[in-house]
Amino acid sequence: MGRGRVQLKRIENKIHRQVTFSKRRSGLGKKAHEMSVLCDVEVALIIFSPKGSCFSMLQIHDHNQSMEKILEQYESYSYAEKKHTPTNVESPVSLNLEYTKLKARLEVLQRNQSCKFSHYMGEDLDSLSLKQLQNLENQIDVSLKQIRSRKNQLMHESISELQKKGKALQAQNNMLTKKVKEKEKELAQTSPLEQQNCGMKSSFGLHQPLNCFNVR
Amino acid sequence: MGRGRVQLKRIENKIHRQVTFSKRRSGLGKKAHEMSVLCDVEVALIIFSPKGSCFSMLQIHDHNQSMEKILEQYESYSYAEKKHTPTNVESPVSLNLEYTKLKARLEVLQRNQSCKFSHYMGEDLDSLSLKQLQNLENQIDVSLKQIRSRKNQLMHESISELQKKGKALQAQNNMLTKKVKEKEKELAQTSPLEQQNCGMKSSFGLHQPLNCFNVR
DNA sequence: AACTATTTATAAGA
DNA sequence: TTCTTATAAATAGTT
Repeated sequence: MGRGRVQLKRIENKIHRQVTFSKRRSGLGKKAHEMSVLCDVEVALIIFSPKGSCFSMLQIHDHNQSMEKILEQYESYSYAEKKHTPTNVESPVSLNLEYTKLKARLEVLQRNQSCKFSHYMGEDLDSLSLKQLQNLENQIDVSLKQIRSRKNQLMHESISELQKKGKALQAQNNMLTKKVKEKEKELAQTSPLEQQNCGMKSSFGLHQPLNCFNVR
Repeated sequence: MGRGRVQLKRIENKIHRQVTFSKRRSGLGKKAHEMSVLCDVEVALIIFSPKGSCFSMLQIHDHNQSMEKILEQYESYSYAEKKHTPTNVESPVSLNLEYTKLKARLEVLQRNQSCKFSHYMGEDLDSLSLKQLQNLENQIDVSLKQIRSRKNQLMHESISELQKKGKALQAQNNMLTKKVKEKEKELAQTSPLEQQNCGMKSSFGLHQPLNCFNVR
């Protein structure tokens, strides 16, 4: 649909690809929305770039089923995918977390329902229509996912940071142990008159720390 | 697109609605697939009927990213934590051994879950009563919570374990440093004839490690 | 962002 | 359901 016929293959030109993405994304969203209205079904459309750098999610719904249910179902399906791919599908889906971009993207998507949570929290929910409630629920659900994702990321970062530090400390420990042994040797090589004294001190000092290395 | 102009409202005639659904569903799927190929993105399309009795899922992906990787990303996104707010998390992140273990564990948990799900999914949801569906939903919800909780627990354990180890190593480092200094002192106190020699060696050996403590 | 020549999707009918 | 076809809609290439 356009001036030229389209080849079903990756558009190599990046700019061109992004333009097409933008256009088709909106088109797809529109169609999904139309279908949800016309056919009274729920449609969730999730789009993300290969690297996960960009994330886009569109949720359309027009009846009383909760969006949360859709997402839950989606999640369980995704897990089911892991074992056996369903008939019409070649491969599973990926979701990604680059928090900042994700957030920005969502911000844009949700700008229609630009009311803030905090606003709703204080307000009485009685005044909201079913559709408004649905949107609110959806919005909160997305935010919750973002929060979880962010937390997850931070915890993973914590763990590797700690592991890195632990390794560094261990390396230092080894170095220091060598150093102590060296000193001990040096002392042993000093005048025989003082050798005994030195040896006692050093062995007393050395053996205890060595045992401690088993803490790992 | 068709002979008549379409009104964006629910099609009341059931037959008509189903026909339209069928047509549009395939159209939407085609477009989603096209976009995934042309723009090198991943697209997931999920469609549910109002009651959730009938579902349709389409997943398209067309890059070289490995399935495992994609699922990992998906998991890390959707199965992130539950309780903590993100702002409270202080620590940075990443992982290694601990994380691998953790992940393996989660894998097991998720596999079980996956089996459960696919079992249910394979079933004909149409045949379930409202009450049965409610039970199923609750069951899945509980499972999900358990998974999240378990994952959370494992990560927290990892972090505190690593912190403990780090502290122990640091303590040892301090002790060893003291030990080195002590040795140095001892050497300084040996016979004047050998003092010079010892002193040179010791200072050469000591200063480098001390600087290493700044690794933190 | 807009425009428009074309292609594509699809509503209605068979 | 599937096909056919007139037409509406989407969009590729261009400005």
